[in-house]
Amino acid sequence: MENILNIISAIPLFNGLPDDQLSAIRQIAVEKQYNKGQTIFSEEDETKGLFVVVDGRVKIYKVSSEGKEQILHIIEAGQSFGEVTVFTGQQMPANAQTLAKSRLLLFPGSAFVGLVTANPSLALNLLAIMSKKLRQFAAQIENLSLKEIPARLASYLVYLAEEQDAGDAVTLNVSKGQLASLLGTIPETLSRIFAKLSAQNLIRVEGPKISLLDRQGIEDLAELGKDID
Amino acid sequence: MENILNIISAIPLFNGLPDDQLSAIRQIAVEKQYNKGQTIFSEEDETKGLFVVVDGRVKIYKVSSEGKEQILHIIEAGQSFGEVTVFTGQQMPANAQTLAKSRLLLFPGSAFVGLVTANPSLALNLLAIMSKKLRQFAAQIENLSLKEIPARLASYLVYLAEEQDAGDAVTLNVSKGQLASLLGTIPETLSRIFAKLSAQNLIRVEGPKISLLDRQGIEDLAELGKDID
DNA sequence: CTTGAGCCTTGACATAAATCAAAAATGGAT
DNA sequence: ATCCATTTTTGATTTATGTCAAGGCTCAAG
Repeated sequence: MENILNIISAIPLFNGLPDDQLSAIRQIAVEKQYNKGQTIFSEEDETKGLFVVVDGRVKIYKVSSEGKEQILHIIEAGQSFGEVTVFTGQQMPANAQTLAKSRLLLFPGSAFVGLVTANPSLALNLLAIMSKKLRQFAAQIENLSLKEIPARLASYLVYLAEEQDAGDAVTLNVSKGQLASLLGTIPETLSRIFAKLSAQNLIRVEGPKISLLDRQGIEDLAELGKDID
Repeated sequence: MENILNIISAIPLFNGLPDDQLSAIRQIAVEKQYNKGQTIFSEEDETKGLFVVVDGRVKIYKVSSEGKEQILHIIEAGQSFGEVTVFTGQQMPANAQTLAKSRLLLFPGSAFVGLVTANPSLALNLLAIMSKKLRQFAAQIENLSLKEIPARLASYLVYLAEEQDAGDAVTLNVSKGQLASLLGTIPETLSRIFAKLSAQNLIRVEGPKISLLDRQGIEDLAELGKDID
């Protein structure tokens, strides 16, 4: 109980909320545990509510009729997903599955809407979070439609480098197969592109650790969207 | 003055708001006129605020370094755009240009945030609108990544048919070139696919009028994502 | 009408990336 | 350590779609 309240107060979504509101939020939170690879919800499912990842990692994804998967988001600890379903009812717009053993909090839709209505700060936090997701989606659409896969990979590496702030050595936080799905391609193609960029001395790959040997070259590739060969 | 208030009260975003709030909204609204093909803002621009289309039609789009364009949204009368910039500052995430002579209302960012804070209904309306856009983006990512272009076109035709509610005869609301950009392809390819679907007797194309000859076949194509040939 | 600019279509060709297949590497479990 | 399952890599081939080029249409202006 007390534990959960601490967790809640540390979640960005609930930043800056007064204590009584945090308590109210705690009242409606449902704790959930998942092992790695478990499905949290599927596209056809009824609306469930808003989820927050306390621990672990979750992928949000779509699957084609032939079984190819496209990851829309990877949700890290502290982040939320499922906002969309709270405000447009209907069905879940995608599937969610854990990438690791995960602990989640579920805030059921109807109760959550009440909180948002009563609390302008919460509404603004949520609007900011959703705005950020819209930006991310816009960037993903741009990548999928206007850039070739080497450029998408380069973009992702630059993004990871900023995210991890570990100089020019980044560590993939998902398997290469999952990364392929995030970039809108398949493992074989991604593998070839890793090899190609390595041959061009732009990066060095050692398992999940990627060294950005030529930061400028990678950024150029990410921007220009085309390979120079 | 009175005219604008009427317009505002008819905008979905402001649905269900009390009169005094509508007046407050009217106070911060700035009216703007654009001719066809004018740029409203570019990606690099500073945050402007939220726009509502009173009249006309606007495209939101990205451009690659080689000049290829990807349309993210087409905004019709009554709809809004630019929400994202209000809540995450920074720069505009995309470009906006009129597709026809248009009249817009601009609600500058800072003033608008104040209104949202003060008005839970407005916040909920906005959350619902942004949720819908997130759904649309998710669908667009799915289309770009998991479906081939014939399937994307089929999806769009089905969508248009529902939208227009005119049986199996739909009329394109954008030029074919713009449609290509919306579907993530180029005019040549789109043209070939129109020809191919016509040859398969799925549709008949007469300029901007498309007859869906085999509604089931088109829906299958849209769903299965693959062509049967 | 006629003209022309912008749109659309058609053709020949090039290519990025998917597919199919199989080998190699990795990482837990025993 | 050894083994099995999963992930990753490599190779040969196919394919959807982009590119380049040219011709045809449409519609508004003269």
